[in-house]
Amino acid sequence: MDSSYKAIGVEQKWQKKWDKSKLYKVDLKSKKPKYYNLVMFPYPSGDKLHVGHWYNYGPADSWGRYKRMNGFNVLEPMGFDSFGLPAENYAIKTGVPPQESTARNVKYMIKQLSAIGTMYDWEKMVNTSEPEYYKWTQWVFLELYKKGLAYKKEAPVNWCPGCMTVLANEQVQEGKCERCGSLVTPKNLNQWFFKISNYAENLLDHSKLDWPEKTKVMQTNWIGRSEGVFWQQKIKDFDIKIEAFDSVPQTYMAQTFAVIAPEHPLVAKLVKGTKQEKAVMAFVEKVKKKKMANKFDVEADSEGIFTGRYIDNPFGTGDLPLWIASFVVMGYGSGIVNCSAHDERDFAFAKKYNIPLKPVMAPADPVEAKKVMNLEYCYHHDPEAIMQLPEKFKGRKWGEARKDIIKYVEEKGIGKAAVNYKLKDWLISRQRYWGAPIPMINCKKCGMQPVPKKDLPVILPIKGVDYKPKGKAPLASVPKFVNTKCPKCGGKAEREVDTLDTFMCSSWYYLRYLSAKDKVKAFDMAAVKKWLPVDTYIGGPEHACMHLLYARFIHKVLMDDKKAEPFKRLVHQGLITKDGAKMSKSKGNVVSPDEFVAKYGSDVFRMYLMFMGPFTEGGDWSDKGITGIARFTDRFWRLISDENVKVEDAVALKRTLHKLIKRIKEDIEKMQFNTAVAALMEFVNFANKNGVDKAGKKIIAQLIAPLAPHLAEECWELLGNKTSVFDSKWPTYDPKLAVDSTVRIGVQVNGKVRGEIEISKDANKEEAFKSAKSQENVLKYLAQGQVVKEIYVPGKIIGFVVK
RNA sequence: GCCCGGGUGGCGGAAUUGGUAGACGCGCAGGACUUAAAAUCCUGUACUAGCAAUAGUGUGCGGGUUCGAUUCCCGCCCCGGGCACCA
Repeated sequence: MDSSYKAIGVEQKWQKKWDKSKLYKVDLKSKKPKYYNLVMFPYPSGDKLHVGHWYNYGPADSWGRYKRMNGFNVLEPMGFDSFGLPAENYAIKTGVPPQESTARNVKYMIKQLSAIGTMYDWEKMVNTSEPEYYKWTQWVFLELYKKGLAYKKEAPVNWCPGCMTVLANEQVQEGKCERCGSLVTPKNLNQWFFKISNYAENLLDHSKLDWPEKTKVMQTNWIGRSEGVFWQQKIKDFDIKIEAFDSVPQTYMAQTFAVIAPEHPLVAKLVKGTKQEKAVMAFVEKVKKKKMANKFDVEADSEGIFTGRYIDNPFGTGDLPLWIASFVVMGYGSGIVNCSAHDERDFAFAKKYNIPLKPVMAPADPVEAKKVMNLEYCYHHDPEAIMQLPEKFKGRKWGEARKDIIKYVEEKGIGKAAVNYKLKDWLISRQRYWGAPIPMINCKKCGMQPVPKKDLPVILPIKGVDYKPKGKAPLASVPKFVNTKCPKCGGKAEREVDTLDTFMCSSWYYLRYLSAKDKVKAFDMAAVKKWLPVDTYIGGPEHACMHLLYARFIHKVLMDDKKAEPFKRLVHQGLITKDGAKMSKSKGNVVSPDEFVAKYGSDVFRMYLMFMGPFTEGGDWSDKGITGIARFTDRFWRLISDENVKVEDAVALKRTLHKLIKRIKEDIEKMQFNTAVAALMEFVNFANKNGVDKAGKKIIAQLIAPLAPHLAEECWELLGNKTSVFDSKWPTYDPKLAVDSTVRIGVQVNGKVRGEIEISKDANKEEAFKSAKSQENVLKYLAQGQVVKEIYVPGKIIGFVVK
C-alpha cells in the first residue's frame, strides 16, 4: 500500500476548505484578545513570487497561526503597494495603462499568495492605487496641510535632458540617466514637503519600541541630533545676518575663517559686481556639476575660493574671511560654517590655501602641546585637552569647559544654544503619473487652495494621458484634469499636476486594513484604538530609515499624539541570497519556488526555508537539504497514520512530549523556527523507536500546525477531529514533567573531560562525587596528584582540580 | 573613516547568567529489503593516531582571566550590512 503523504492534493483540499468555511475571516469586534500580525505589503510586479517573498510571508504566517492557537483573535491582512515607477515605465514602453497592468498583477499575486497557505483575511485587502484607497491618502495629505505640516519650496531634482524628466536617485548611475545615458543635471523645481523635521525629537524616542537594536541605531543616526550653538553674525558691508552652526563652540576663540556652501543662494549676491565674480561663479558651477554627477570625492575634491567678503567677527579676534568650500553641506545647519584649527577638514583647507590658524587647546603633555601650538598637526575631539585661550577659560579642560562657554557666548549675544538635526524634510511630490494626485488647486486670484475633502478623491485620469515625459509632469498633458474651478472664488484655476511619493501610501495602510470598506472616513478611530499598535511588524531592514520613519511620523500626526507609535514589535527577516548575491532580475539569479512547491508542496517548502537557519539571518539559497524536510514530512505522516504503534515506555513518552511542547513554544516565541523544526524531527525519531499514543499524536499535530498548516489539518482530521486544528487550543506543558529525571553530566579533571556519569537531576554533592569516583578513567587522573578542589554544578558538571 | 552584525565539521546550522562543542538536517560510507533500481529502514561520520579502550588537537588569528572559555577581557585579521565631508 502506498501510504506516502500526497502533499499537493491535501494542500488544495485544505485551501478550498479554509476558503469555504471562511476560517480566516476576522471579526474586529470580537471580545477575544486582539493580535495584529502585520507583514510589509508587496509591490505587485508581474513577476512570480520568488524565494524572498516566501521567506518573508511563510514564517510571518506561521507566527500568526501560533498566536491564533494561543487564543488570540489574529488579524493578518494583506494588500498591495501598487503605485510606483515600474508600472509607469511599462506603460511608457507598451502603452498599457498602469491601471490595467496593475489590476492583472494584483490578481495574479493574490493567487500565488494563497498558494503559500497563509491565513490572510482577503476581505480586508487594500490596494493603494484604487480610488477608494488613494482618496484617503489624499485626505491624509490634507490633514497635514491643515496642520501646517505641508509646504512648498524650491528644491533641486535630478533632471534628464534626454528623457525630459525627473529621475529618482536610483535611476541615476554615475551621473548619467540609466535609460538614455544623458548627463543628469540639477534643476530647481517648486515641490511639496512634509515637515518631518518638526518631529525629529519624538522620532528619536524608541523607548516604547521592541525593535532590533540595529534599526533603532540606524534611525538615530539618520536623524542625527547634534547639540551646539548657532553663531549670530553678519557679513561685513552688507546688511545680511547669517548664522553658523557649531557643535564644538569651545572653538570660538580659534576661529580664523568661515566657509559657505557652493550651492548657497547668497553666493551670487555676495560676489555680484566684484572682480572675482566670474571666477567664483565658475567654481560654483564646477562643484555643483560634480556633486550632481555623484562624482564628488571627499578627499580629492576638497577645494575652495575666496569670496572677497568677510564676516564681522563678533569674538574680537579680527574679521573672518569668507571662503566658498566644496565640502560644506548645504542642507545642514545654515550652509555656513565658522572654521578653526581644531577640525581636520578646516585644518587641511587652511593649510592648502595658506589661511592663518590659531590653536586654542593642547594636550597636557608639553612636547605634544608644543607641536599642536606650532600647527604640526590637527588636534581635536579630546575632552581632556587643556584650553590655552582665551584668558577667561585658560587652563580648564576642553570637555568640561563646554557648558560654561555656551553660557558665556549666549550672555554675550554672539551665539544661541541650539540643537540641529541631519534629518531633512520629506519631499513628497513626484513629477510622475502613476501616483495619487496631490489634492491642491492653484488659483491666480486666491493662490494655493486645498481641494475640499468632500470633493475627494481627485481621480487620476486614465484616458488621454501621455505617459511619455515631455518636460512636464504627465498629468499636465490632460486638460480635463488640469482645468478646474477655484474652491474659494469659483474662478478658473488649475490643479496640481504632481503626484504623491508612494511612501505616503504605505505610511498609513495598517490603519486602512481596519476599515478597508469604509466610505465615509479614512479609518475607524474605535477600531484603531483597539487594534493599534501593531503587535508584530515583519519586513526587511532596508526600510529602516524611510518607510519605518515616515510611518511613525504620519502616525503621530494622525493620532494627534507625538508619543503614539504604530509598530510595537519589529522583526526583520533575513535576506536570501543566491551564490552570495542579492537575487535580482537583472543579475538573472532569481530562484523560483514553483518547481519545489510542485514537487514537495508548500508546507515542505515553507519548513525548509525556516529550517535553513534563524529567520532573522537569512542565508544563501541551496536546494540541497529540501529532501530532508520532505522525508521528515513523510515520516511524520506515517507516524500519525500508523494505527499499530505500541508504546514502549509511557513515562518517557510523557516527559518527552512535555519537553517538546516547552521547546516549541520557546523557539517559536523567539522566532527560531529552525530549532522548532529540529525539535519535531527529534520527537519523530524518538517516537519511531518508542511509539506514541493517540493523545501524543494529537499534540504533535498541533505543534506542527503553525509550521506546516496543511499537513497538520490532514493529520488532525485523520485523528478524528471535526473542526480545524487552528481552532484548537495550543497544548500546555507541566514544567515538572518537562525535564528529565536523570541527567548525564561530564566529569572533568583539571578542566579536561575524563568521564561521564548519569545521576538524578538534583543529586547531592556526596552522591555526585561518589558516582564520579566510581569511574575508572577518572580515578586514573585523580591518582596523579592531590585533589585540591572539588566542583559540582548540579545538572551541569563535576570538576576536580589535582596538583 | 565611523556605527552595527557575523566568522563553529565536507555543507546549512545547534549549544552562550562560563560547565561533556558539533543537536537536527544534508552529503558521504557501510549494511538490510529488492532480480535490479528508486523509495524506505538500520549503523557510522570533527580531525589525527589506534582493532578498541583511549589519547592529542579543535569554535577566524595572537595573548589574558578561570578548575573550566564558542561564551568574559585586551590586541589583530577577514566577511556582510548601514552611514559617509553633518563642522
